[in-house]
Amino acid sequence: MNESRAILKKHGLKFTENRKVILEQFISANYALSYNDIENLIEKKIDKVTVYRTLKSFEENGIVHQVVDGSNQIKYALCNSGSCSSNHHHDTHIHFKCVDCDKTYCLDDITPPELILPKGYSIAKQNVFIQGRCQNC
Amino acid sequence: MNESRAILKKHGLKFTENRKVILEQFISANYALSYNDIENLIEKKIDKVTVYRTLKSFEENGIVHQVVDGSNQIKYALCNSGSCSSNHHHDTHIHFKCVDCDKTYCLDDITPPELILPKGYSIAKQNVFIQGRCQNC
DNA sequence: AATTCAAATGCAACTCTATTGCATAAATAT
DNA sequence: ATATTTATGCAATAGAGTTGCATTTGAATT
Repeated sequence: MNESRAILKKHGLKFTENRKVILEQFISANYALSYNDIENLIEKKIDKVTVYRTLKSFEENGIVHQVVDGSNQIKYALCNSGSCSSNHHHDTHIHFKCVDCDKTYCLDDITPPELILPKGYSIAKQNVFIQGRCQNC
Repeated sequence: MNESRAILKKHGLKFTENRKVILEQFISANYALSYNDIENLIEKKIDKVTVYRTLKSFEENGIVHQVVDGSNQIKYALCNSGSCSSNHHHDTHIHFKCVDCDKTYCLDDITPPELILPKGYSIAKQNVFIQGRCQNC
């Protein structure tokens, strides 16, 4: 077992206590986490810089992807296993931010329909950002 | 004439030199502007605080709406005439960010298709955020 | 045109998020 | 057990945006 150890190994990152603690938050949360979310969720005190660097290295190694939800903090969500690798993120997501609880969910099960853009525009990535009310609210 | 004066009047804001200068940037640009964009575009030196407060009051009065494009700055784009009013923005937009020139366009002409979400989720606003290459790049 | 008064502006100081440099500590390979 | 690379923590800093407050300005009224 030890899911976090397996994920870190798979993505070529050293297993450390800090990374374990932070990664476990992503595994147990089903919504996107910011630095502040993580700081509030964990018991152990990890230095701010370490948390930020850990998040960045998780992103660079395809463990998490950035979630843009209009808050003034960077949020990250776990990547679907297989869909992301180092420096190449599968980048078509539907992100849903609940106007009540403020949590942002990455809805990986549904795919946005293709859009027809005005002449001259070409699409590389498409993200849908929805605001509404979630299951729990 | 004097489009900016008319817009300000229509939305119940006093006409001032600063607001005129800032609003004219939005009228002539066809892409979303951040505080920094505005500072670089204008000749006149306007205090930082004033620019930020102006942007906020433009937003509150339905002149511009926020554009979330993953940059670490808040950007705003002109609202379509008629579609937004004080404290109520027409909030379904397609925002297109060019990976070359980094400009973000609000594509008002096209409407995103309705999405079917998992059970329990209800939609209030839907924004589609696309990255690709724009007409000019 | 002068007066009035609320609203807008500018300055200084500050908050909050995130980053950089550097010395120390810890994880894997030998 | 040792070496080497990588991760961590502390201090300082950068950048975006905000708050408080005194002053100025716009426009409504006389």
